Amino acid sequence: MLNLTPAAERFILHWGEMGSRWGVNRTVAQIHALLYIAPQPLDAEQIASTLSVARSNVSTSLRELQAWGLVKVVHTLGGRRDYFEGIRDVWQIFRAIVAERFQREIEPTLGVLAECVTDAERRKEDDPDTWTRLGQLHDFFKTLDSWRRQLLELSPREIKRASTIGSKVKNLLRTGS
Amino acid sequence: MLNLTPAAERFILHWGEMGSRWGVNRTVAQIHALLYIAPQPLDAEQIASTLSVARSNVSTSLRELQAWGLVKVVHTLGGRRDYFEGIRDVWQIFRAIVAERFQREIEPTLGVLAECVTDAERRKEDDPDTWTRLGQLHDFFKTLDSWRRQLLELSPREIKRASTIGSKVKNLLRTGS
DNA sequence: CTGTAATTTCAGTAGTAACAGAAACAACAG
DNA sequence: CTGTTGTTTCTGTTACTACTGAAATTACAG
Repeated sequence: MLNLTPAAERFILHWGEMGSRWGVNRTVAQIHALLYIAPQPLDAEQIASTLSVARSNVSTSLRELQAWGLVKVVHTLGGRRDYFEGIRDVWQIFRAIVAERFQREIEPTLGVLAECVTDAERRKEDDPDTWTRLGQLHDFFKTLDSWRRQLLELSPREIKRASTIGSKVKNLLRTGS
Repeated sequence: MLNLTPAAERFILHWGEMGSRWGVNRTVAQIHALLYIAPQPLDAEQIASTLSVARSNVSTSLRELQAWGLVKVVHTLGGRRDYFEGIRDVWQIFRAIVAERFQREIEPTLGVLAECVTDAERRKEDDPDTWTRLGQLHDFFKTLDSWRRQLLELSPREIKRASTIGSKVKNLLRTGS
């Protein structure tokens, strides 16, 4: 069991809280927070005791974090214990989360909307509104998706640059093309 | 009780499903979906019977949707019943959601991180990592917040334009300034 | 003031997701 | 092959959030 500085503890608790508001399991988020600030990779047992959660809970949470690409396993030479290391680059974390959530949720939504639109079009004579509205929403999601694609295609270097431009974005939007 | 087209029903169910994955109450999301596609404003009773949920549940959900700025009340002349109308402009919906979630969640997070960073700095001699990492995360959230501010400052007209530029954004990021 | 239509609040219930602990499983050293 | 170390799976329990139905409240017409 590691003992956390007050700041670390506060951050971990808040991160867990945030997670649940965004549909992420609290423990998963807490483990992510812990591994993000941890000076070196931790094993499952350390994580469990530090956060006071069951070993088994840590195991499943770590699997999920690995699926999200937020945590990776490292080994010591000759040792068979798994150590877990959090991704440290905040932009990479951001990209990983955006990529996963889009794939898991936005993509299916695009599919459903596309089908609904086709379906609504067939009977648009007696219900023109549904068709129109679903179409607008579908277009919106397509735009969102194209933004996502552009964002994820950027290299880490470009992303870092982008994060410093800031107000230029607005200008671009104002001038149009 | 209105009867929904298959497309409408499917959309409402999916929207509710999506809501819960993003930390939004399923019923709230379903009502939002229903009011978004409804041809005209509906009263609470119609909503309750159409979605098969308790009248009281509809009442609290509608309050929440009004708080999010996604639904507004309309009245008929001389009638005392409340009718509810969903915002129809998808970009306005998007803006409303972004604005609310930032205010409710990102702003508090910024506050917590700022405090954690100050706190961690005081003991950075014995724990330099925590301080560094929290600082990077704080910077990230500040960037995110500046992006949000720029987005929300755009007029609806500008937003519509922005949604059509698409690939230009990438170019901008590539060229830097 | 009384009755009626409409909405909201509240307290108990139900349904769901997270969790702990035990048991099963895997990998490997000796 | 056996014991040890480590990880995962599974089942019952707990805690929490959403939800219902009833009671209270509000607004107003007559």
